[in-house]
Amino acid sequence: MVQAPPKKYDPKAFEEEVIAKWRDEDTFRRSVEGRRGAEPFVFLEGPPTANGLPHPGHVLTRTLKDTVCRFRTMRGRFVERKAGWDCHGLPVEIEVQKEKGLKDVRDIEAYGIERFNADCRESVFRYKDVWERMSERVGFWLDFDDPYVTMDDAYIESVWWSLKTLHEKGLLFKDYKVLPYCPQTGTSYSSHEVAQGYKTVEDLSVFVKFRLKDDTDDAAVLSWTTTPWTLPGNVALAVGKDIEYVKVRVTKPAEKAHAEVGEVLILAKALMKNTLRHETEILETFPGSRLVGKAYEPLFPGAVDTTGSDTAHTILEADFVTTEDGTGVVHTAVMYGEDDFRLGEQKGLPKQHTVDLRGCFVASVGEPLAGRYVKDVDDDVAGLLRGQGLLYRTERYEHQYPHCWRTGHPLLYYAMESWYVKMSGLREELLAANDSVDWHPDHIKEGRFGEWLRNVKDWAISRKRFWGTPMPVWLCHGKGDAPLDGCGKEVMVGSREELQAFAGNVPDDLHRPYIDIDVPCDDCGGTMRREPYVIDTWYDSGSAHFAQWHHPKGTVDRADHFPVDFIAEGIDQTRGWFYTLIATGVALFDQATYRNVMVNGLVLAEDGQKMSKSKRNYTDPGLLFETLGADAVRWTLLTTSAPWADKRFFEGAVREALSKFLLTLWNSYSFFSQYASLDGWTRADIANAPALDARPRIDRWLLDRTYAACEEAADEMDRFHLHKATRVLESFVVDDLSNWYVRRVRRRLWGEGMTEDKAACYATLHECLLAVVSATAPFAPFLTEKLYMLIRDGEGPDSVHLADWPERSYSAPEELVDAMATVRGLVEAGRALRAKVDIGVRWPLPEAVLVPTPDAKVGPEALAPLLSVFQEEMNTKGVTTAGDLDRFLEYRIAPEPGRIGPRFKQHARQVSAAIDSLDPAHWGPIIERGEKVPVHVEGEELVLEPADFRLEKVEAEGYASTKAEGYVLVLDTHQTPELKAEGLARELVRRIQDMRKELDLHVEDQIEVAVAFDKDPGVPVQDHEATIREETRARALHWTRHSDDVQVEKSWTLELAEVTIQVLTVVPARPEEVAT
RNA sequence: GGGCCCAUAGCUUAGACUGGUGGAGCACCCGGCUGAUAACCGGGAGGUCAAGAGUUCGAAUCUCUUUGGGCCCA
Repeated sequence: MVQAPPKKYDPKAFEEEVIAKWRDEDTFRRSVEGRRGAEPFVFLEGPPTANGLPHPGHVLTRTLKDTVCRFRTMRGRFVERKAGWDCHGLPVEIEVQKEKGLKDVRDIEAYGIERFNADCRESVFRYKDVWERMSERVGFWLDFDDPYVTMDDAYIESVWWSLKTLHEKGLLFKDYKVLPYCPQTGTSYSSHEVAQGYKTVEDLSVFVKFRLKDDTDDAAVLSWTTTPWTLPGNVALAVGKDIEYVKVRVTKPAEKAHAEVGEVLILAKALMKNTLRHETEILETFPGSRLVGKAYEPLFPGAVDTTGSDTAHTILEADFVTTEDGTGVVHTAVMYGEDDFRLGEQKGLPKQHTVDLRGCFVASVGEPLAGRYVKDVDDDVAGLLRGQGLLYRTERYEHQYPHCWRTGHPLLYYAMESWYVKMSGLREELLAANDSVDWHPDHIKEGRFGEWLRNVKDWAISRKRFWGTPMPVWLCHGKGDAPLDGCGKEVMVGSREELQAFAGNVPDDLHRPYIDIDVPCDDCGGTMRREPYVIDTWYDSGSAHFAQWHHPKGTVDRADHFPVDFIAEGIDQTRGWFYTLIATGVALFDQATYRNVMVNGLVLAEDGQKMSKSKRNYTDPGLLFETLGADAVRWTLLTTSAPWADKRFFEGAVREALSKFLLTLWNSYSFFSQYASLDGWTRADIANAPALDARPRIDRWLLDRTYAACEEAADEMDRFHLHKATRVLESFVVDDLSNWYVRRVRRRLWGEGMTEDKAACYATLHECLLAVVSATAPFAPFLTEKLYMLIRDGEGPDSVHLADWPERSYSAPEELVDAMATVRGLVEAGRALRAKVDIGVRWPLPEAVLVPTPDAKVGPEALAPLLSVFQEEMNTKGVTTAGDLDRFLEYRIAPEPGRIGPRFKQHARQVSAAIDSLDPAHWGPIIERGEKVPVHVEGEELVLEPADFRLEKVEAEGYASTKAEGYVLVLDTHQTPELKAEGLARELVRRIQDMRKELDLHVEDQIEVAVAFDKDPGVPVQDHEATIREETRARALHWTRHSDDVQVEKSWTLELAEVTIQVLTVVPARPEEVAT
């Protein structure tokens, strides 16, 4: 037998019950394994770091991933869901540094790498339990028993394999690169760390004179920089070859800048106004190409050793020079700027640091700067140059500058040695790969992501840090300290075996410091040392698609899981994980790593701002799980807006999702089970029900609508339009199932004993509920599981998540579906019409008439079989369709003053009066036909034209009409005493029912009732006594007021009289239940 | 500073690609219906469709500019 659900919807209770059931019955594993052998749908989990707590945004990501995976599983795909943990990286190190009070790299080294990494390892899984519990609570099915863990040896080995493969392909190389670097922490930062630290600051910018050698005018070139500390490192000046430059002579002294009258300066013509503070005369105008090759005097002679460079301290041509700011001459310090460095590479400038790793000038810079921290000396540099007559002027300059997100100190762009993956050489391949990806939303493909790929740069993957996958490269250092001292031998290790063969030893832990093994060099007898880097943790997670399977050594074939069908993460991953996955996929396997990527929006607080703990502007989803349930939270997140749109999330929205959709579904089932169990109906009885196409029209309609909704939802899901899928299901459940079908069929189920009709209804409802519960399962997995357990009645799989997506068993004829839609539209219009004429639906009317217009999509013949439905909803004694409207209309004739006045002048009043006295019923059709009308005024006959009249057709007295669905709907509103009596009887029934409900009586309990009017209502209401008694299960109905034995008494003012109703004796049908 | 996205009723949103009198839900007011419902139905009130300009017979929709917000990058 189908079972009734608990009376009260208690999400916390049943969701926890469902979680326990899944755990006990191993449902998740079975749902995956049940599809083994079927076409895989490969999902890849983006690994979180468990050293921080999950935030509300993770609830969204987890919901989206889970919903898609459950859906695909129900559609027959094999969907493995391996959990993953991202373990390495700076955030972990920083966390430990904070705890242990370690300020910088030197502190860590003093503390001991071994201890430090042990602390990191310990910290990584600090909140693993919280993550697992949160995932379980939100219903995210993920295999936490067998996760991939980026710090495991197997994972590291796979990453090593990939690095070696890149190396063999010539894609891995070592070079200098200018990186944002924090001298306090001794760390260079990845771009997203830098992005966190931008601040608007005011720096001292300087305009500097570079004196040309061998110039006839003794001219100096003006250059501009916002970082005076880079000036000692200056090795060249850059100009644009097509930019116009001028040579000017100072003609008057000025106070705001330093130059003598007669002094000659060179700068871009376009920037004279911005730069010069003196009055000058232009001596010469020429293109930048004329300056190229000229040598100038170094500002800090000896700071940089220029031996072996022809180009040092000369003017060079560069394409990045603009005339937007500065002087059009760019000061070039090779080691402290990206453009500078590239130019240095191209033109053979010396690559030497003038600043050490602590951020202090090196000795060669000379006194008084040597040894000082570069950010402290802006004014000193300016002063020094001024003393030598090399400073034109200074300026306070406000700009955005990156700062260390930890210490708040300004970062230095600083050239460091680093290992790179040559992504710039794979640009075309990356773009081709991106072409094969379906982005949701699609604008990211060509927009943000495409843009990124078109400008792809080499990927610096080495970090001079401690807790990370060690770089598996050993270089010969010979007898010295640096690779330069060695013989050039380089060994790249791609597995434990290779390490064993090379080093004769594999440490138990592949991390630092154990991996930092020195190995004798076979070639020169020197020492081979491991490159002291760990790799970018983004490379770790970007390797998940193969490293999670321990490729190439693992037992699972990577190729079976490639490319990945589906990933979903926040938009902040565009240049993070989304990129690194594609980068490794293309570099290693020459293919995009994933086919579909769903980019989810941010979860915002109710005020539209970011959720912020300090602002306390949001309710923790965890609390809502307890009160409103995880399903309600999920449904809210899924249905509010597209997955990729930002979502305002607040309790009210969750409450609405619950009451509107989840409770409606729950109550629809509750209704069904209540009657089905009363009748002892079981699922086996479906066999006894009429065949599908022999069932009542409304049943067939519902079945069709059910499957149409499921199909539409599946289509939307296939397109990753999760929000549209949920809206389809919601409107089906609320509008079609609950508010139309269930409401309509109630009466069919009230009678005693089993009938054909009931059998059809139960079978229909059962099938429909089973289908809609199944289709809702991916979105609201708990409620649907609970309902499924009740509805399955011992048949089918033991979990809705082991079931298949519902498949259509029946299609109704199109005419039926259209006709039902038309009837519903007409009913709505009819109800509005009744409201307009102020006659409640309980009061029956004699007739409703439907007059089709040419707009009617569904003709009267097709509508005919459903007119009984319409009649019941309208509460009329009959429904007819008529060919024309004339029956319900009458003519109204009035004079047309605009014609009568001018034409009859002083007689107009009399003429008008004569017109008013015409019988509209007689003359109306005549005027309409365009015939003339004779009237008598003061004994004279006048002949009036149709234009002299205002002719209107209005609803006849007692009729009301409206238009809908291509019909004119007319209600005959003539209420006879008999009809009024019936209406009054219904009013009484409704009131008595209300009182029964208040008394919390069981449906089958019997009562006695007394009804007393304050005056005679004047209609034969007592004729309906039998009906009233039957409807209200009253074994007796008294028409007088009682004074004894009154359970409850209430009075109402009704249309015809005031009434007092008393419920007297109550006879419980099931005595034991009344006590509650 | 650059790129991408967004702005519609008090709130959440549909409509925009393909121009033709802006729809819904929540909340509010009035009325109705109801022995499954925390519901539902009808009506009302509530809109400079962020602002300005342009294209067009006609713009929430297409174009440009501005303002505000978000994200990413520098």
